[in-house]
Amino acid sequence: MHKWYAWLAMAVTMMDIARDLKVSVVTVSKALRNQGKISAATRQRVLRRAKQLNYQMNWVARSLVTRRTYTVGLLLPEFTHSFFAEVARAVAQTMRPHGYHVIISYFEEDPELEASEADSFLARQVDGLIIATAQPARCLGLFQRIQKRDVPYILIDRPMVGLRASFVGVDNRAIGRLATEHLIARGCCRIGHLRGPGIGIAAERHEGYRKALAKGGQRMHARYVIGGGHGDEAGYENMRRLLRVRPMVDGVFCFSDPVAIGAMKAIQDGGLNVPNDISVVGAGNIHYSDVLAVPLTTVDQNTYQIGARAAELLLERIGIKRPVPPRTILIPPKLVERESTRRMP
Amino acid sequence: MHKWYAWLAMAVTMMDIARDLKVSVVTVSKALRNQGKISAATRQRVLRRAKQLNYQMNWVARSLVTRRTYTVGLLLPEFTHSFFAEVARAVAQTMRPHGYHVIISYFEEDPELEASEADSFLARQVDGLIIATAQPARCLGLFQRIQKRDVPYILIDRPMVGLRASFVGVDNRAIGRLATEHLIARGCCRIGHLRGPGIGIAAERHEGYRKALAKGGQRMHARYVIGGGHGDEAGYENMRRLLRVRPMVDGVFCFSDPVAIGAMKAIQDGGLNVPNDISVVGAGNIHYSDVLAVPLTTVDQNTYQIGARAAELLLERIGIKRPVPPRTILIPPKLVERESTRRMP
DNA sequence: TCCGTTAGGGTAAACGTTAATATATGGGTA
DNA sequence: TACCCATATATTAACGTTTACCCTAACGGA
Repeated sequence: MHKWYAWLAMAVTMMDIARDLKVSVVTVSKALRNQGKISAATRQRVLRRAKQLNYQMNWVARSLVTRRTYTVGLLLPEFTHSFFAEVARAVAQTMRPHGYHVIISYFEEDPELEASEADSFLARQVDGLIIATAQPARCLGLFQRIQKRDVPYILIDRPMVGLRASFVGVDNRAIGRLATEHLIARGCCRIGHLRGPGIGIAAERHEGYRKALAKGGQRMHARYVIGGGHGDEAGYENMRRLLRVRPMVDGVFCFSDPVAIGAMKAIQDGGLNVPNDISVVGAGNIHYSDVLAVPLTTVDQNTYQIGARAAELLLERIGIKRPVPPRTILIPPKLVERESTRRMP
Repeated sequence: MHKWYAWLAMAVTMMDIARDLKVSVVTVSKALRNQGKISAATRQRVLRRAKQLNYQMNWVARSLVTRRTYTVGLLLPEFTHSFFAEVARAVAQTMRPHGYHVIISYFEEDPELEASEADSFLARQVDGLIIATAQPARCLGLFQRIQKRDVPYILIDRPMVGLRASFVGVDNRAIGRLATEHLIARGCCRIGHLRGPGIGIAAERHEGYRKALAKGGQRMHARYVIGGGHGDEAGYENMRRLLRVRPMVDGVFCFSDPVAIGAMKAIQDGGLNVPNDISVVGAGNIHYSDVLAVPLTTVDQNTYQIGARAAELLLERIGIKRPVPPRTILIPPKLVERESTRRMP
């Protein structure tokens, strides 16, 4: 029986089709899913009627009984950083062919907000989570809650020590190594480093820088390493400080491209030339790295691959019911030579 | 009775709390929602137990009965364009305080994919939709389907003629006008235009350009207007073509910042100087517009406002049940003067 | 005493789907 | 005819909430 408010835009349900065709709802369900014992004739009738009525599955109802929402949550520190935008693109693109939707939330680097958003995802019964976390070291509460709910999750970009979880990220040591080796190969012998914020990945890039210097037979001078901040303003300020250190550097490895862009501006404002006086290497290969005043030599971190591999790994975990040992995937970075590092001397 | 697989990670439900406290599920539901007739004592007992058991609402079940998912869909042509990333940020940020989540999907400028994703959103019972559509002119099928389902939706950035729907976007004519008037004010008298792809907003910016020229007493030369493409490569190529037109332009209004960046590169590669030989104005004020070789004068389109206003409008529509007349909101753009346009002659 | 009101609960039904099980129907076989 | 099997469809019970309504005890006023 139609409700009195039937004239209101009510979505058509399986019940409507069933009543129409004088069959049961289950028959309709089976026909639409093409599953279970059902005659070809009935199936065709149902399918035709469904198309006529413009029937659309109510996923909320289906999810309630199947306990599958075909939705995964993606939790990011921010949207506008092109790194995360690219990750999001890769995740969505990898998930889509498998019928998954991606809910994205970003938490502005706020651990509290991150936790609350994650809980909210759990309440929405996501099938899995991909997280670039901002939880401080040794704060595993959030992840323990997720594990208790048995929702598979993958960490990306920022690993979490002491946590048995799968991780996908760049090989940050390799970034530091590649950049520094390149500067050495180009003949730099006083190589500085703008090491960015005090987070794990910065430490790893710094370690790569240190190892590469040692392997190249160069000493590391603490005064050549300046840290703090990760925007272009921070890069500008820190480079100005670095320029005052004597003997002056002839090469800088910057934590990120924005930092490098700020640094190049500082060098030019200081009346010096990139790359003739100082070579600059960034990291990230963000868009427009190649349309700058001096196109920036940088280390590409294969951003798309990070998102894609994380998504694949998550899909795999969702498929399996039993817990499987966590995996760590390090995406190898790649040097992109442009014009901010000088030619062979 | 617990199921045999109770040891498996089963989320705790209201039923669990109710059995624990020897009350009915409804009482628990009322307590948690703080609604309906219930004593303060019972409420406290329920709340405490819920916290102890780490209860989390099953939104799928709730949505099924309330017909509200507190989820809105955001349908974008692409992710990585910083304009859309910023819109997404604004939408999410505006929605969050109201308890809404945002599902983002992008369709790579493919109308078919757009339609299929929109249908998928409807199946997931989103409470509303925000769409930057790529449907060709006069293809209203998708929107009619949405309207039949009575799901409120807002168009952003790209209007759709012949559709009674709310729209939020920049005032594109004002962009063209602002940019061109600025070039005129700076003494340019042969102003070209790289007009970008053949879509509506490009036509509007072009119209603003045309009107401003007329108002400034300058003739428009068709040969000074070159179109096609919207990336930096397209900007580079089109600017090369424009440079061959005699008498040579002394100012260019570019459809977008990427196009302008490409154009500046082409000008410099041609041995000319920005802004002394040719002034360049972009549109969009994307990140890094100010760290380029020559910081780019551009027209800021108030991206955040577009997302925020669209979200506010959608929230308003979701609140109302009866249909309300559609509204069009044009966000006024703002000129950002940097160094790619020459000083007063 | 009687009646009406109210506070604090409870019960049953719904939401739209799927999973598990049951009921016809028809054909072959003994 | 009785029996068994296969096939196609129907029935029932979940899934975890909310909503609408019912029940009971206590209280207050006439």
